[in-house]
Amino acid sequence: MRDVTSDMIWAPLFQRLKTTTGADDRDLQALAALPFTLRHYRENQTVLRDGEEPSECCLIADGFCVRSKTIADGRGQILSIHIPGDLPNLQNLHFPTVDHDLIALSDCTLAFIAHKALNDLIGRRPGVGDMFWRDTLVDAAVSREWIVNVGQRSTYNRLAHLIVELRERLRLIGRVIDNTFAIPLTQEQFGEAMGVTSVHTNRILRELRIDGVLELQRGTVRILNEHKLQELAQFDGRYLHLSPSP
Amino acid sequence: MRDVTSDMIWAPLFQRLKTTTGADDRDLQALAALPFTLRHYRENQTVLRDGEEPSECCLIADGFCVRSKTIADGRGQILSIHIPGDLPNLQNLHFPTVDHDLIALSDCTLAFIAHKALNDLIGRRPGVGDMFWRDTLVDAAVSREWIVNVGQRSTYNRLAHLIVELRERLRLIGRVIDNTFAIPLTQEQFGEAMGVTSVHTNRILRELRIDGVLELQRGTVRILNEHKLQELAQFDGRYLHLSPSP
DNA sequence: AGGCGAACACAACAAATGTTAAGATATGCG
DNA sequence: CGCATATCTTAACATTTGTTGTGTTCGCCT
Repeated sequence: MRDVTSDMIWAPLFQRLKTTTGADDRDLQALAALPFTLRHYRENQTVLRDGEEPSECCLIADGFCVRSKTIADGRGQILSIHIPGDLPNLQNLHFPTVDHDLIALSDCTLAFIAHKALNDLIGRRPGVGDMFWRDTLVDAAVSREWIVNVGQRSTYNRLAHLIVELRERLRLIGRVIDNTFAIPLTQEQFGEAMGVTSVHTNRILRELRIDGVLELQRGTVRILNEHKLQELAQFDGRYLHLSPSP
Repeated sequence: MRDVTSDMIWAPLFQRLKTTTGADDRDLQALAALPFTLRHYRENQTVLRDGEEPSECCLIADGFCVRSKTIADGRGQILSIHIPGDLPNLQNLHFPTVDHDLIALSDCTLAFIAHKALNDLIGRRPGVGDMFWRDTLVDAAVSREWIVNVGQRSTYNRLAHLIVELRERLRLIGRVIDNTFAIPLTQEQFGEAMGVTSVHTNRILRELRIDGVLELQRGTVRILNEHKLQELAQFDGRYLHLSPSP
């Protein structure tokens, strides 16, 4: 396994925090000095299981994860998609249990940081606590937007919205090049994120392709018509709070 | 307007916090000593508007409110239903803007408490901050459960789940008597909460009535067959964290 | 009491989405 | 390289949900 520097671990998070919360450099340096444990996960491996009570928070250093819930009849719903720089179980800093699964979509590298270390740091540097606090609030705002997406938008528009949201978040960490970027979900998983079947996802993807809006092949999205995409997605990025508030 | 004592304002919140977070009585007493402004809203009146930056948090003392978002084509989605004792914009303590509307479903009495007063109190009594922190985390967990509800459950099961969730929350504040309780939504609004039309909501309600599961008349729910309801809702209340964690 | 508007009820038909099944294409592995 | 498996693609048909329209009921106001 190739060598990983602390820099590579923290870079996406710092890039995001600087853009969204106007982070203080000394807070970030203090964060980067924290001890962490790297763990690698393979595609489809479970990182956190519903009901667990983790003693660490994890930072996605590389790869994609999803939160997901499975109901009694076996149907699953993806609740959110997480990319490098995300802290998908920050809530466990103040709340014991996770109430969903966290699953690696692709091969992933995660850095685990002990709650104790984080809490100590927050005690010394309240700015770090504030950043994290805001981060969980953005997370909640994203969940609310997903309710709207699944509840009200047509599947055609819904997929457009999902893709634009991911693109904006990927752009923040420099993962969008020439209107092309990775969202390593299968069509079945796109369906689980939208609350429809894989067959229907396939139908909608074909329409988007035929209409010249976008193409998706094996987890790589290519935008063909930016204007049309915007029109379909009706994306209002305020909920992501992409710029620091006054 | 009849006289309202401070006790009546705080009682539902305290009842809930005692059950869910094992609140310290001195923390609650300190809360009850905070100055607040009472405001009354009529049915369908907007309490907070998308994009606003409130300087106060509100506590629902009496009545029901919903969070709701409207998309470009005019369709609306209800994001959550709030009952007496809820603090629906606690997030604004640490985050400036609201990204949805807050609307009174019925005639409502809300107590507004200045951020400054709350922050001062949290500084003096960290336990209060912890309680609030947990409260927003439960709020986020409810949002995630709604994604599952709208995305994966059949409308029939979805309505059962929605009603059981509300019942459990209403039970906490003593508003369930003899399997009967108020959820003052119109059928159209139940539809907006579930992501379906009012016509379809009506169909599903008829089925539930014919099947002897429950009855809904003008915002009053009566459970007819508890066992069947449970079976349909597949309700796992862990996400509400109804009992204090260890 | 009468009238008005909102909410409810229900039916007929249209559109969206699920189900099942089959073949095609890609990917990993021996 | 060739097999084995997962993913993608598509079609036909079933089911769910939306749309439109028309009465009916209820609560409120005068």
